[in-house]
Amino acid sequence: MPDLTDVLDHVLQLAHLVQADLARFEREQGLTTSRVHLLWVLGTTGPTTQQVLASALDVTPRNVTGLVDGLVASGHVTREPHPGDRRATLVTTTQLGSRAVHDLRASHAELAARLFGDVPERRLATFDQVLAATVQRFADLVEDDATGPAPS
Amino acid sequence: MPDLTDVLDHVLQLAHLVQADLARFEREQGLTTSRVHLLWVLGTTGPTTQQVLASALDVTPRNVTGLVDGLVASGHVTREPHPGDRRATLVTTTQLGSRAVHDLRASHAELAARLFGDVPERRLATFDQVLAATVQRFADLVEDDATGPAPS
DNA sequence: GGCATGTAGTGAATGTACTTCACTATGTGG
DNA sequence: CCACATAGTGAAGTACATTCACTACATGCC
Repeated sequence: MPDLTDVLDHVLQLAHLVQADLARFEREQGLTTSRVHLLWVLGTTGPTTQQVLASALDVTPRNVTGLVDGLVASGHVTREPHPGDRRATLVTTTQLGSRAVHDLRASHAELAARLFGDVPERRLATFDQVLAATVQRFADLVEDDATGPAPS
Repeated sequence: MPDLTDVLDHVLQLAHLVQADLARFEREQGLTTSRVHLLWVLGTTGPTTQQVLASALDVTPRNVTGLVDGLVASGHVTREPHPGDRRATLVTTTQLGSRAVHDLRASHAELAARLFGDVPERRLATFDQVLAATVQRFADLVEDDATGPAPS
């Protein structure tokens, strides 16, 4: 019977290591965590307004302006006019940006394979089920806290 | 047979949620992630020089100076003279700092209980074993990369 | 003792991420 | 047409983190 706190610590340790691996990728590409995050979202959604990006990244729109500035300077994205709304700009990946996203996906998949490739299938299935259930339970907890944290 | 990338994504999702919970704690205590991290280390090691803290946090000594400045200002730690080395200072938790560490530990344990308390013991054991083995494997990978990344 | 060399900590300058507040330009519903 | 909301940015400020230069102290060696 493993100590519950230890289990949580192991999750955090693993996350820390994965994050370190991501940092390695960032240095190689001359990017930063936040910019990679933005690029990643952009890669899954396609051209997007900065407002939508701000929601997706859970930061202020003002911050997105700065991140996009950096990515424009490094040649990973461009600001295109939004057809039908002259206030908005569509942040769009360049070829360089798309390749970075592609490489990131590949790096991510390779890491997953190196980490979990040798785990027996039944054990891995249990592992993922517990993990997914925990994420779900956590999301519910957050929901409850947001809805009624102190029902006196 | 779960997709390996999805498993890794679930790990990251959970880590993100846990981190969000930590952020809640920080706001309550008027602290920040980096300062909490330093306090946490200090809580497990006892009074420590800034050099040692820099190693433990994996940041530059100069950065530790700034973090300690902030924690001194907020009354969580003090700088005490090092007996036997007048260059060094022993960063020491105040009562306020110790209580913050204690609260953090409690919050951490409570979160672990809320997340994993209902998971059947056998499944949780498998979960933790896979987790621990993965962390171990990852550490070995990093070690290999550091030792000889390109054995031509 | 005296001197070379290394170590502990900090000042100065810089870069990134992030925030709030104020402002402009544009869209939209009465 | 006007009130109001929305998209983006300038200005100013905080926190984290870095490098480089510097001071104070420790230590080994002759």
